[in-house]
Amino acid sequence: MNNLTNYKNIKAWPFVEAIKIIKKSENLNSNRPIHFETGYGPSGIPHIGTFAEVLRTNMVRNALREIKNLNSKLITFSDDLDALKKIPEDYPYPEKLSKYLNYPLSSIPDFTEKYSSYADRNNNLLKEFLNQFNFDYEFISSTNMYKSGNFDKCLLKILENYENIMNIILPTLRKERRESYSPFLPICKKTGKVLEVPIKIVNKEKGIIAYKDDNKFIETTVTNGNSKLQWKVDWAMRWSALKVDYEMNGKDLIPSFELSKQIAKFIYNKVPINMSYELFLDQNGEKISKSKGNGLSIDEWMTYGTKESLSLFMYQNPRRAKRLYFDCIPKSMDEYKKYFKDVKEKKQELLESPIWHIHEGTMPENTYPIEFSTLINLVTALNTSDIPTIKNFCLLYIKNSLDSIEQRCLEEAIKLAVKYFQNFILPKLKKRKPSTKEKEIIENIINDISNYKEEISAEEYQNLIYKYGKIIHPENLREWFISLYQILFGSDNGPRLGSLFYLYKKNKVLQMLQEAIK
RNA sequence: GAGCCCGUAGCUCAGCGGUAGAGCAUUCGCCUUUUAAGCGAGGGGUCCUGGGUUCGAAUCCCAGCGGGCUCACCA
Repeated sequence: MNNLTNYKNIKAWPFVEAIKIIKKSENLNSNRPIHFETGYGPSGIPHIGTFAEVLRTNMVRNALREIKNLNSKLITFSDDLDALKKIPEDYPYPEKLSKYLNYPLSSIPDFTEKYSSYADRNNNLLKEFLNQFNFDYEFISSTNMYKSGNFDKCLLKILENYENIMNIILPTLRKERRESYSPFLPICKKTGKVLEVPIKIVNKEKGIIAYKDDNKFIETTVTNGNSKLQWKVDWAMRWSALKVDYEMNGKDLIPSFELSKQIAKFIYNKVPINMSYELFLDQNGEKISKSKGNGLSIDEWMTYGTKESLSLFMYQNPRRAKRLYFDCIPKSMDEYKKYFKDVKEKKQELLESPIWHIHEGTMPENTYPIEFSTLINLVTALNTSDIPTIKNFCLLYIKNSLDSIEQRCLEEAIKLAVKYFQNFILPKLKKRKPSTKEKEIIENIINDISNYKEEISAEEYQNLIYKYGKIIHPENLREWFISLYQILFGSDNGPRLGSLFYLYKKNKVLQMLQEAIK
């Protein structure tokens, strides 16, 4: 208990959430681990929002472990018995998929032929993303739970409370929908489709429901995977069946959560502690969605940024609607480095830094030695994707020697910066043609360099450039440098040319200059 | 209709009881080479408005005004 008061002053939200759990669990007086749940609908490639939810839930788990060494378990629950409602645009075979509308995701084949089913493919993509971050989680498939009978006890409890549940749900629906609504969706024995049909007969003793098909009543059990629940009821049932203590959700699910809460009272009264987070917006402030293709995917972030930078972004202000687009990446990369530095130089306690949450409470030994935005500027200035050249230029700049971790991080950061440069900066750069006077001067430089038999030093290159600069712009050398940068790189500034030429070596320099005057 | 979030420098945002901040933009100064991958200095604010709590409010509470999103099919 003493420990708890120590952490109460920490404002970081994972600690606040963890304290909520501790307060509630003290009344529970049970020895089982605390159960965290995150939900996932495998109807397409995993959304960055799903990923954010797991990441953030894990941050609460870590905080909980720190405050009071409580065991916990993270359940990643996949709704893979849900029916396919829309054809996702990111799937390579949409026309093949379109024949499987209303089939459970787990009974649709995977046409990429890599996985046992369409759901299995999406589930595995999610797991891959999660594994990249070394999460400790237990993956649970809805299909498995229903079919193995693990949900049966709770399903019968739902059936017992059929009318109570209808009374909660019906007022929230429109008139047309009220006619057809049922908490149970039978799975058709003939076709295997998930049916949205009105339930005509409810037999609580036998655990059976019946619907009408061609004027005949079709009976089916609610157990053994013969039917599944509508999702709000499903959610409530799952809380009880899996003993969920904590679950996050996006703000779009707040009304659903409230409804599920009421339903849960009829089963075992198990309602998780809940935190709702704001949705991500795109650059223009609109909600990101897969169908629009706006915002960022996990893969896209990982193309230009480290996982630490992604974690940091997800950590910051989950209750605020944030814009998620490419510019966020360099910003987050630099912020990460700054937080790292503050802890390393003891300007900030690790426990009070986002670094604690990103790295599960431990301080990594080191990180990239140069700000990412600086690196992007450098790559832009050098106008190259050649990693050794960039790295060598970095080493000219850094005075202290780098340890092996810094070396590795630097190389990783350079690769990311190169990608960023290639995709966002390079297309906007426009090299200009030299004037006749400039062309003449550059030809002279080429001549001079060609006349050297051996490689020359950075200083000699620089002298050469100055020598001709004084001829073409005697009163303002700056103009000369700007012109050179514009002609060679398409920007107004750049690296010290002497050093760059030295790194490029004679042949490559000549090639670059000849290219420029073509 | 209900719920959630946001109003802080020109722009994007951080700060969330104790002197108003960052990045970009802007203005000025600095390249015959020892870091232009720029560097240095400055300007710029009714912290949306009005009340309240407090010794003290951008920060907490209440009311209002703007802007945005979400839900009310499905998940």
